Amino acid sequence: MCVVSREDIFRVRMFKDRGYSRRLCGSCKAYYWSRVERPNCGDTPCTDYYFDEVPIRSPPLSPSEARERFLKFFQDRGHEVVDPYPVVARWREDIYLTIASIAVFQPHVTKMIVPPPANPLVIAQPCIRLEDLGSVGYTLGRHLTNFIMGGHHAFNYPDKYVYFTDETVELAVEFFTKYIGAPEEELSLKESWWEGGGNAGPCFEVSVGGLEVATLVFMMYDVADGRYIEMPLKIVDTGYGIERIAWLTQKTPTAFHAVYGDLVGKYHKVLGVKEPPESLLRAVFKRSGRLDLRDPEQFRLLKRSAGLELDMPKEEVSKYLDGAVMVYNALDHVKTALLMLSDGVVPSNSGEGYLARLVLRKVFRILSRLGVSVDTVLELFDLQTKAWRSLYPRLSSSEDYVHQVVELEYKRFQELIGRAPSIVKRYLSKGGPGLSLDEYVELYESHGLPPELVAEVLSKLGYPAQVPREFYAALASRRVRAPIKKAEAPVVPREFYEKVEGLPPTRRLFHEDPYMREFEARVVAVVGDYVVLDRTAFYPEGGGQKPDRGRIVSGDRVYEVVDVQKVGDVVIHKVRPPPYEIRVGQEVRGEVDWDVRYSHMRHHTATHVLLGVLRKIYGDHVWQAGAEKERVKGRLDVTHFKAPTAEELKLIEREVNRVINEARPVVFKEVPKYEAEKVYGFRLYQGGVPLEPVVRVVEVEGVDAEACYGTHLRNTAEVGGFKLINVEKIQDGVVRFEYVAGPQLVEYASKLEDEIRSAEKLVGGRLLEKLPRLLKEAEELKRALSQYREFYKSVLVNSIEGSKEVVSEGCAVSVVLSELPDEELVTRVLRDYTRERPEAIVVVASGDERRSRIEVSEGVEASARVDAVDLVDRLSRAIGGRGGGKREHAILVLERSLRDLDVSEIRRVVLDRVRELCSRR
RNA sequence: GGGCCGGUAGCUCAGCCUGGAAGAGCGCUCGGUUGGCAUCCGAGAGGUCCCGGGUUCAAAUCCCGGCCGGUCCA
Repeated sequence: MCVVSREDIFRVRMFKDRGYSRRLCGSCKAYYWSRVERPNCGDTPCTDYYFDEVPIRSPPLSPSEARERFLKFFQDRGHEVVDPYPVVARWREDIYLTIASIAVFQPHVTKMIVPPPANPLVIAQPCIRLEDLGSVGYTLGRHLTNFIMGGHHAFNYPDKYVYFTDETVELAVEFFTKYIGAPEEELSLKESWWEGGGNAGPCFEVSVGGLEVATLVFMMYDVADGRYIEMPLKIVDTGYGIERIAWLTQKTPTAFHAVYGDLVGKYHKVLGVKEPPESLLRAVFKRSGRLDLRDPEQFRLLKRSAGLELDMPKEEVSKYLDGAVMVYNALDHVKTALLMLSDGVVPSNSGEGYLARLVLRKVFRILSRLGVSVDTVLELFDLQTKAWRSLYPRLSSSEDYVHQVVELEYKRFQELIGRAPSIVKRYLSKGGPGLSLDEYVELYESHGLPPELVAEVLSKLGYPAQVPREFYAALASRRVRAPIKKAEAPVVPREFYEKVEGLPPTRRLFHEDPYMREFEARVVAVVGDYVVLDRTAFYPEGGGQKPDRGRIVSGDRVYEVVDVQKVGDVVIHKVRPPPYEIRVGQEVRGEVDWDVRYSHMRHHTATHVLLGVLRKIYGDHVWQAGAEKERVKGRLDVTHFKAPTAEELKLIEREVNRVINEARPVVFKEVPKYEAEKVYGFRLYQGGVPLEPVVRVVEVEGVDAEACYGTHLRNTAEVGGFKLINVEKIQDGVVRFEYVAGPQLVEYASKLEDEIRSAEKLVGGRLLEKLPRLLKEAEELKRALSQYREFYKSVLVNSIEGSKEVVSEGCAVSVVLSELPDEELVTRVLRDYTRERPEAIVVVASGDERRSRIEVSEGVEASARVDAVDLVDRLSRAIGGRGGGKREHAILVLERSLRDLDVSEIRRVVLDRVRELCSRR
């Protein structure tokens, strides 16, 4: 595991200068550095919290003051302040949420594709981590799902050194001792190892008075297949807990008091929960640092020991603390949900949308236990919006969206709760008394019913109910890690890929002039069916835009271009016939199929306009979730929480066409990545984040701006018109729009016309006139049919009556032949007949030229003596056929014409058997 | 992206395990009863058992594929 001499890394110059020594913690056996001898490493769980007793010179700081101080300290020491990124990590494929400040720079900076925005830099990054969702509250604030990570980062390139371990530790110590004013004797730096996001390195965990306040990571390795490969880039990756710093300076009994201030009191009031006395919180505070929630008993023990200390009855302690934990949860979760929603996450059943729903459901569960209304839920969100608006300005613009979504999600949650009794009942009737452990687990995993709720439902239904102790263990044991990535089928064969990769980048004429239809180029390589040119106007598939078609002409030879793809920066053209005659170095002419390309451009520009319009109408939570631009139509999937109404669709069409009529210019420009982000924000990255130092921004003036590498029109007027042809919700939280533009509108309309005309040909007249008449006619026919059926029923019943032969008391046999091949009718008549006549045994043969069917039906009494299946068996032996059934009803099918059946033989076989069974006693 | 659960009358669901006659309650229509409280009694209408394929003499039921909804997880 250990790849370098760790001690060398950790032995920074300051330790010697200022008299720090390396010591071994007697409790956790880790090495730590401090100026004075200590009983342990100074970090929980080896010690209790005691930072409330440590003298801190700094005045009490709110989180936002702590954030300012942190940024200023590092700014004053040569760090440039960088704006935080969103909490939703849209630029990353491997994580949904921003879990640390370094996540902002992965992978583009850490993989040395893009230089950092500044070096060194400092950032106060809001982060969300949901791993501890279940622990929040109990530890009085050691676990939070949202926090601000203050990070100062230095990126040391092989040819440019900034600073590393020595300076990092000096900065941290100076910050905490001089700036925050903690006594240096109370500082402890524990040696540790950090790993995450594919990188690893040694680190120091810095604590004051038992509270870990910062982690200083020296990122040095890439982790691949469990091996550590030294990175050319050495990164200082620090994480200062801004909330922890606020807590340290305020010394409140819980971090929630330090972070949320007077919101704590307000939440207690709104939720009708009594605040615990400070003495109780202080008693818990001491012990909470050691609390390990993996053992569910620990919180109970903690409550008991706190109660003993204060001489408070344990019921009272429980009441206070259980209530407070709920309030703390609500504070934390509401803020986390708020941050996610205001970043535009749409709750759904997968992806980051699920994480938002997870948080919302967790807080709803608590709130519904406290019996609050939707209005109260919204009030809780509003209180936090007000409190955090200055720190997160986007909270203001997302207020409407948050309201709509929270209300909708709360409604859905209540529907789920409402379904609970009927679902639980279904499981109860499945057999076995009560519910098994597996059934509890299934109720949770398949139906979202937490065990506590199930138990509640059970006891309301009068069943003994207790959540199985092993429930959470059983749940955890089912969690299997699934691979996150799926292997995509390569469009280009691998062997071509390798051959093409090393070639120089292809000059992209389609970017320089999207209207270029013909060009001259030189052949750079021929690989299999693929031709590589030094320059091309053929657009390779990408960004949802389909590849171009056209021709490559070499002398008098013409090759059809059937596919265009890109391999890195190289564009390859698949041609037919195979390019056996084409030689490297040869000059060729390219001709782009303009009809196809121009349609792609119209649909592509229309897509940008549509997205801009949708964001304007619905809000910034509308994000592109997928798109495709073909010749015949365009398709755009976006995130939104409900299917659009008919009126909304009309409005959308009108707005898009308005933008088209305004003939807005469409411009593209190359902008350095960080500058583009500053100017346009993250909405740029609708189609994903390009790993480039410079991004190509396509802007439809006043409507939309996106990083995009497709080909676009000069002007929205060229789109020529826009019509939605299909809109549907394709999954929870995603709506699909399909549309046509330009001449495709005519194609679409004439296709519709053709369909209508064919339909009119079929019905023989105008649809709107003819259809009502046809429907009425069908209705009349149906009525006539049922009258005929009614009539034939009585005919059949008469003939059954007529052929009746009483064998004994409670046994009367009828055997008849029905000429009408209406099996359903026969069955119904038989059923009605035998239901009223318990003694009846009725045999009806029906069918057509190819197949016949003998149906046997019996009344209750008759079936007690004669088994219909037995009769059918005997018949089958006598006349063939196969079949079976139940005691009171059976069927025999013969692959013979009804005409060939000998009714008298059937009658003989049946009567023989019935006589045998019925006259026996 | 994956696992699990579900899709049957307008609604809520039973039937599916173990293949053999499509059901209940509510709602609706009609008739009677009733001052009202989910009044009571009787009659009736209402079905692509999600779709497609397979197995079988026979599929709501078993098997395969798909669609839709729910839910948990990544």
